[in-house]
Amino acid sequence: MAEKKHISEQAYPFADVESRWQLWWEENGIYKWGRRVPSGSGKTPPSPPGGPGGKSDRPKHYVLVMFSYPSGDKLHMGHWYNFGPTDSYARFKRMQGYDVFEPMGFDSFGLPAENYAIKTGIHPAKSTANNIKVMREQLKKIGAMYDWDYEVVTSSPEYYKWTQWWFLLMYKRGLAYQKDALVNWCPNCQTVLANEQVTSDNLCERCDTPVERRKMRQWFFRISDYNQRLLDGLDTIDWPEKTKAMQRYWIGKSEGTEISFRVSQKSEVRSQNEIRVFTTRADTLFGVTYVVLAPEHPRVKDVTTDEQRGAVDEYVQAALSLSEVDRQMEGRPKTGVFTGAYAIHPLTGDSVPVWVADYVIGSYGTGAVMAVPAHDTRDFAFAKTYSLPIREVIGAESQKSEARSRKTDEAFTEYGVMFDSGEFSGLSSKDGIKKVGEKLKSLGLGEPTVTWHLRDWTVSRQRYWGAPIPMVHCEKCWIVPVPEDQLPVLLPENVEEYKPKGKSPLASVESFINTTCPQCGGAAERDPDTMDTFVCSSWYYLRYPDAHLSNAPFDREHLKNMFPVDQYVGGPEHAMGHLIYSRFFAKVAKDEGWFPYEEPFTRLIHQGIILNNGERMSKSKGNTVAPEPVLERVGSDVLRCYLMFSGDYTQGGDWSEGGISGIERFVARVWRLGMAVAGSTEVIQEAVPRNVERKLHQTIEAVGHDLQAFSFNTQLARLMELTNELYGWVEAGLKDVKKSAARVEVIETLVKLLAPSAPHMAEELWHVFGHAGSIFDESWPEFDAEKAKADTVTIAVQINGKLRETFDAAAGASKDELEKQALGLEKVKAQLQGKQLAKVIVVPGKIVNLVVKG
RNA sequence: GCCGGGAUGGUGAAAUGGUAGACACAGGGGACUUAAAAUCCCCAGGGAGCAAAACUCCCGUGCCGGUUCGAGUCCGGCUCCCGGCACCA
Repeated sequence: MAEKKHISEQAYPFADVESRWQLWWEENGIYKWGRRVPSGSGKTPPSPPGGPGGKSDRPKHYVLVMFSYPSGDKLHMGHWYNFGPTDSYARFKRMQGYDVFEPMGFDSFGLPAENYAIKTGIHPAKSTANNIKVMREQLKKIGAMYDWDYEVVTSSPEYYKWTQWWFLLMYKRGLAYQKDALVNWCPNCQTVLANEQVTSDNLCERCDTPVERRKMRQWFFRISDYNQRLLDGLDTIDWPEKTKAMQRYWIGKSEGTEISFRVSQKSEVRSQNEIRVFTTRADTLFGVTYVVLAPEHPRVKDVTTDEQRGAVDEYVQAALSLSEVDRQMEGRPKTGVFTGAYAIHPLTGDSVPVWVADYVIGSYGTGAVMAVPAHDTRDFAFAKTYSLPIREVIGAESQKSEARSRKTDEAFTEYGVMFDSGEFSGLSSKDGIKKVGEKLKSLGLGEPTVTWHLRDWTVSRQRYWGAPIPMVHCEKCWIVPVPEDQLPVLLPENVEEYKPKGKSPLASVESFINTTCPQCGGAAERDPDTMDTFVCSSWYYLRYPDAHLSNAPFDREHLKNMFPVDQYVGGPEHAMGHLIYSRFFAKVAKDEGWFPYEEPFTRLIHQGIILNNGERMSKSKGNTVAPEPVLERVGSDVLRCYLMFSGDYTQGGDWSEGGISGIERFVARVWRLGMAVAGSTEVIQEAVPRNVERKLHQTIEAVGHDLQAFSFNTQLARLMELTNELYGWVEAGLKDVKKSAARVEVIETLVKLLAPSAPHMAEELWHVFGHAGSIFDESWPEFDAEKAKADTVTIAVQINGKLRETFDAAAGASKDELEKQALGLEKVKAQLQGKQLAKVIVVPGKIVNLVVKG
């Protein structure tokens, strides 16, 4: 055997170090939540966990990362990018003195396992359990602080029992109700499809058959009851503006006027003699030339005249059979049919025709609109198609009333000034909206109304692999909730046909479906549907602190102590669904008295997306990048740091291994530095040189600030700078390194600063320096502003804004001193030759700018 | 169409209105080595002048304007790329 290489040439043995510390952390329960006891209490930490809320004197900090679906695909780089840096943040908070709770779990109900089962015949419960096992092992290799005692698996009966409890809670509070809704139906597969199984061309993902729409009785959650609170809450949370904007748009509050149009005598009128429309532009009322009903509007039938009935029926049927995708397809020509009826304009008394057209959405507003072709692009297009009159009533503010251009090629949709509008002519749009509304109100023909875009949430799924809806249908008692003490309603495992054949797979499992009515005891049937997996994920964060509590979904005290989540990290793709549903659930829990907060997630960060050659990684494209090969080559710390170093965390970017060797070098460089100093037998006495001390404290400040801001890349850059500085101090070749108390202290500080980013290596060096406990029980280095201050600064001298020279000055130098010094420079003198100095701007510590004329 | 975000060296990227390109990768040079690898140190936006270097000057953050002593950064108007939403009356 060759002699052992000198430390300056040794490779960093990451594999040995990482497996060793992962084992040590686990054996010593370092990351068991609540194990930490008040410092100085003399008590030994309880093990395993001290329990939720842990009797800790430290403030709690709940770091939550979006759990993922255990697919057979395993974790790819994207997951690592999400989990690794977030764990670094959690470690940073821990070292800052917080009692950090960082749980992990699996969102394990849903389509992928079911599709897999259909393909392979392997039962979803089996494949899911298997995938979870594989993923858990993968997750452990990240070396994160997850406390697996708090793992949550949404497909386990212990969990979905409480998902069902939530359903009952919604029902009890009047927030769960049934109504008919349209589902996607593939006539070839004879199956119900989820939206994501329908292609953008409205074809079945599997067999390319055009997808139809079918009516089915479905359960809904009345999220619309919470629209105002969901909107208001956005102003109180630290979330990306983009995400808040998306939610605001999605909630879609729209203030306008509901206006009543009486249907005229010309039509055969039965009961209610009016059509109500919603508009945000009451100022355009005098421009109405027709009224449009959505095909699903309830008044279509009784308003239609006999002559038009055939055409209208045909049109309505055709429109309703179209899928939502088709009907809302971009650039689709506007179509419609005249009903034969006429509506009376509420202010002018004119008759205008009533049409049916599918460009009006039945579920928005009143399902009917007053058409103003002159001032609405859609109405304009429709009027052009069917040669309906176009009546202008709004002019641009800049235009004089006599000289309005009568443009006929497009609608004028902006606010302006009203004209040809009776008593309202001359008013601005803004005033007009108000005045017209008031007038209508006084006539009993209209009133101010608020409409919302947010619709109630369909939670029924005609699917097997989900939480059964805990409801029973009894002929006598109708719909009866399963009593809470009979939960969970177990998902039967003896199912062979997972595919829904026009109804839920569970409908044909007799042992499941047939039951007795909890109310009358007679024969009854269970609801055959399962819940949307978004229901499962809407409350998992509430479950974590009480992951294994068996007599309740969670503990009130724990919710109070552990919430809100201080930091939530996950992909931007959940901006709409999951993140709005979760907020809704939290508000319901609050109203029920369980949860004392209005918002569940105080701060949210979206990690960017890691692309592969510019494309999103996905199973279907087969372009996911597996972390394992990289992991084996460079180790977990290097991979984690590399992901952090590659750019802005919220920006993401293309995966490439291009710069990974830079991180390998850096981590090894710190390791060698530590090893060399720790292992040196030549001990000297010295003070920390001023340049090192300054750099050290500048780094402490920058790293702390950057970690807090999730600026992982710059944080690492600062640590590299510090390391480079230290190499200059201790003897760059590391051949003849001496040891000193000063060196040990500085390097230990560097190691602490690097610990969140390279936890294994840091723990290794910490112990090499002779410490017995975990570095993650150490506190974050303290920043000393005095020590960080520069003694001298480089001042830039600009002439007319252009850099001409630099000079060094004392850090505290005054404006006058700097000006004097700058003007004394040879080069500056030369530049000023024969010119007139007009003005001098001095920014202490930065620049001197000489403004020169001539 | 609407709402976000972005565009900076060969590459990934930094930069509270104050020296653009920190920190890295790839590249070049040097030290160590019989040699290579590894390690360590140094150079490095583009261009012009000079035999060469020091040095000096010019140009430079997608495009066009503006504000300012000073703009990658602020304002107005565009172009392209990425993400999301879309007949919301």
